Parts: sequence; C-alpha cells; structure tokens
Amino acid sequence: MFEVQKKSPDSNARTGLLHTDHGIVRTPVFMPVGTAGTVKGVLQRDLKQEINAKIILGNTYHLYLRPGTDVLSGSGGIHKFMNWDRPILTDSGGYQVFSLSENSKLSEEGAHFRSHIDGSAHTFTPESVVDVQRIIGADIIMAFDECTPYPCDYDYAKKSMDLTHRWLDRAVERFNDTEGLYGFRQVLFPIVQGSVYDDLRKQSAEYIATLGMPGNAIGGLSVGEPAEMMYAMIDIVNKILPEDKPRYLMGVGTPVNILEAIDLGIDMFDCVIPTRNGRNGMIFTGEGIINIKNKKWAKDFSAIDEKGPTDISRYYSKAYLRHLIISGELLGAQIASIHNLAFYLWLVDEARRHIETGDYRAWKNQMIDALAQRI
RNA sequence: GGGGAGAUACCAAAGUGGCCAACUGGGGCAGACUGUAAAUCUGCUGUCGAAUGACUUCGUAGGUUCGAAUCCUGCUCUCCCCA
Repeated sequence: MFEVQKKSPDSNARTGLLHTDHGIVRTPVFMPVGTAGTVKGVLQRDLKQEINAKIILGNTYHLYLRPGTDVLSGSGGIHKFMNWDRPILTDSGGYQVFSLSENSKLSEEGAHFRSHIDGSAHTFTPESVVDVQRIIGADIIMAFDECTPYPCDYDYAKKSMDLTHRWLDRAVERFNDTEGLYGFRQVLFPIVQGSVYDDLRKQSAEYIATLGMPGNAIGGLSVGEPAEMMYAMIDIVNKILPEDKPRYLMGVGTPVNILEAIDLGIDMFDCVIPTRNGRNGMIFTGEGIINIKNKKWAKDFSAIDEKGPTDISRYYSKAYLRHLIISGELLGAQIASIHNLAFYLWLVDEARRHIETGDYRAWKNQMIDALAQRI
C-alpha cells in the first residue's frame, strides 16, 4: 500500500506514495478535515480545483449520529453520498470520547455516551466502530482508541493505553472477519497512545508495530502539551514504527508543527486549524500569520496573499475579506477556508519538493522563521 | 392652543438617595482555537495608570442632603395624544 520514495539526507523526513482504490496519494500529505461529510464551507469542486486535496477526513461519531448508517449505506457509502471520488479517511470517534468527555463513560466493553445532538444513549465498541466504518466506507479507517487528555497522570495514561491496546486487538479481529461493502479495499490503522511518557509511548509503538498493519497513527498529542514535548514523543515513536508504513500524526497542527513532524518522519496530517481558525479570521501566508479581523487591514486593498497558492488568494483583497469575516458573511468563511487549506497543501507540497531535492532542513528552518511572524 | 412622556457612555437601554464609573444588548478593539458539539468562545470598551487607585461623568444651570444619575426649581431640547 505504501512505498517510501526518497529519504531526506539530513533528517528523518521522507516522501512516499500511498496507494488506495480511490487513487494514489503522495506523502507527506495534509488531509482537510470533513467531519460531517463536508469540509466546512468548501465545495468538493473547490477542494479539487482550488485546493487540490488528495484525501480528506470524515468522522465516525458524527456521521453515525447524523445522517446515520442507514442513510450512508443507502447512498452506497460516503464517497457517493458526498460526491468525492478521491480517498477518504475516517476517524473512529476516539477523539470525541476525549472532546465530549462530559457525555461519555468508558468501560472495558467500549465507550458509552450520550449524543450531543439529542441526548440519546449509545455505545461504541471497537467492533461496532469497525462495523460503522465499513458502512461509511472510507478507504482508511481508524481503530477506536481513547485520546487521553493533557495533563494526564502516569497511572491513568498507562491504564488508558492498555485499554486502547486491548480494544485494538478486538478491532483487528473484527476487521479481519469482515469486508468492505462497496467493492473497494479498506485498511485499518492502529493508534499509538501513551500520553507524554517516554516509556509508555515506546511500549505503545512497539505493540502497534507488531500488528503489521498497512499504516500507523500517533494519537493523543497536541492536546495541550508543549510542542517540544510532542516532538519528543513523535521522535520516540517514529524510531519504532516501521519505516515502510505511513505514519499518520492525528490532529496536528500548526504549519510549524507540521514542518517539524515531517522532519521527524511523519507522512500524514490532518487538522481543523486551516478551516476553523480561518472562519475565525486567521489567515496563513508564506510571510506570516494574519488576523484579518484586525483594524490594520480595514483599508488594505492588496491581495489576501500576493504569492498565494490559489487564485482565490490573489483575487480578493484583505480589506474585503476582513469586511466579510467581521460581518459574519458566509463568503468570508469560504474564502478563508479555501485559502488556508490551499496554503497548507502548498506548504506540505513544498516540503515534499525539498525532501526530494535534499535540502529539507535548510528550507524548513527558513520557512519556520517566516511562519513565526504575526503580521 | 390643551394634555402627557422623556433626555443615561459610540448606539439602544436598565438604574429612580449611599452597594454606581453606572446592569444588559449591539457596535468597536484585542485574544483564543491543533484526530471540529465551534460561521464558536474569552477579555477590554469615561480619562490617566501595569495595578492598588486617582480624576471627570447620567441634557443644562442652580438647590436640598453627610452623600444625587436618582429629590426640588429654572432653562433648553425631543417625542406622543387631543384640537
């Protein structure tokens, strides 16, 4: 499924090809988040034409609650339902156990939770989450894990990691006993946990590596811990996870986080920052980060991003985008999301290009300096 | 011409003797956001100060009172009803 193409001479960064039945994805890759069967504010057409997204995310928890599995199965799976013929990865809902923790309770069996929509009671088990993801029909599906919060004491982190591992065994078994429903291949990625503890991360990565799955994920990071701590964990884990399998760092992150993680050997990323923060006025450019709501842009009629990655970035002015966002106009969210996603995709593309030419480290450092600017 | 109501900060609008530099919205300014319960949330918004605090405010001019946005009097202005 995965082949490493080129390794960076001066870091652990590498490029690769990820093969799915919906197309080949070149890595490193950034996957826009489309939780509920839509990348918020962005047409599928723009996702392809303006942003050139190669793979996007969906979310099991959200899709399960709405529209529900009967609609998804009736539609012939998520690709047909949302009219997206490129690869899709679905998160398992493990993150929602974390982010909606007031509504959920864990047991050995699984997670018992109440719907945030109508309060109804539901249970997710490692098995049921595989089943639901078979019905949703993503190319890459994720094992059900517990994403531990930060801070998290050692004992809880260990208990949680062990539970995630036991759940993983059950998920793999169910996965092997079932088949995709729509005539294309699905693969299951397990998730490394272990909070911020070196030995737990090491133990978890070793365990995950023994499963021999076609790709591996690192979860439970970027939940509030300092970035340096996250990098340290990634480094520990990546030294153990097999080199010939893609490594997916879940939910990360800022442009700088991504560049650092690529350096450490991560291949896949997803994050809500470009869309959510974009809707809230944060605009990423090669010259730095802009809060477009700030008064200083009120009469700045220059392009959103002069050297921007998409026509949209160059077509509309900062003053206009500021006006739209401040006025709560839908078009503002749309423009910001498209621009930011295009920027993220461009950034990761550039990273791949520099890995190929062998000067990733130097380029990264220069890029990080630029990205550190708040303008 | 007669009768009535009102004037509070950028706007709207509470407050009707001390707990008031003044509730609450809006607007404005700034911040947060990392496997999306987020087109969301938080802070500030009289002046000076990092802050304790100091100073100047509730149409306007006086007055009563230890103390007034709040009570009294004059003035100015606005709105409503009847003719």
